[in-house]
Amino acid sequence: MELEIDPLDLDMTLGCGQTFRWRRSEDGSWSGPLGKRLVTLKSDGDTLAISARPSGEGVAEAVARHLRADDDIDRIQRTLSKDSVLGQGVRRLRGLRIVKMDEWECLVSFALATYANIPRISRMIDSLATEYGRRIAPGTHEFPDQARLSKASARDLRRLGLGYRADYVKGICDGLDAGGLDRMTRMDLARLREELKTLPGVGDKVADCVSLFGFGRLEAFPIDVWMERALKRLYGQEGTYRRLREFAAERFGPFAGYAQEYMYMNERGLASGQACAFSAQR
DNA sequence: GCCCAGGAGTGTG
DNA sequence: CACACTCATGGG
Repeated sequence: MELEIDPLDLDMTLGCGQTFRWRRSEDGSWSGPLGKRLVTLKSDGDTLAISARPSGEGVAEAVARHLRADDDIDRIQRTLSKDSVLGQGVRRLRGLRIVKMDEWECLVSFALATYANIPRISRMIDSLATEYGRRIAPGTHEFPDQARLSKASARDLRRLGLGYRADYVKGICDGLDAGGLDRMTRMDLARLREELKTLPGVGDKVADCVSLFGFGRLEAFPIDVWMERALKRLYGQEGTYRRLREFAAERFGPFAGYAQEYMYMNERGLASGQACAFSAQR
């Protein structure tokens, strides 16, 4: 089956550390678990070819939701390109889309992401899925829901190589009551962040990642070590998390999340083309 | 061996 | 508030 999502660059969108379970094949297609299916995506011009195992209803809709097909990228780019630093540099990243993950999977994934690199985060999540998630296709397991993951003790989780993050995952399973995440979907960003931060392993940065990639709050602006570098290099901004977040909110407004992802890609040099598309403010 | 990684928690000034 | 220290572990 096919879907029209334009613009879309799968390499940028699925390979940049927003989400951790998609894998790229030699032919440029991407495969990963989405819901209870193993989905494979391949871009062909302006259309996206989709296959799924097992096949079934609603796959295209799930893909469209995951890739935020309804985001008006041109409008977002026009808005952000008014920024004197981002300017026309954002065009090169036009195909990068913010992903919409399942809230639970996103929460646990980014609690695991503390002080680890992306390949290792992927491995930890795969280990969790293999050990506690339902098998949905050969070699692929669903991300375990809260009930299934709650069966794991902190020691079990440490044996999977999670390190001290094992206590975070255990604490989240124990500390999040049923319906907790559902209630959070109706909160404004400030309250959502505070609510998420009551959970172990969730501080400022993880709360912002979960708000952005899990709850779809495009105004959230996660700041990791790469973003600290970018903000200092491009805008001369440094200081506490709070100070930097307030700077970003003021400067980028409702699409701060996209601005963040553009700057993150740019800082890491993960986009094709020249290393730096943005010009530092002087 | 050394340095770093999509940081958080805790204690101290 | 802001800072300093600790927390495990794999990869370059």
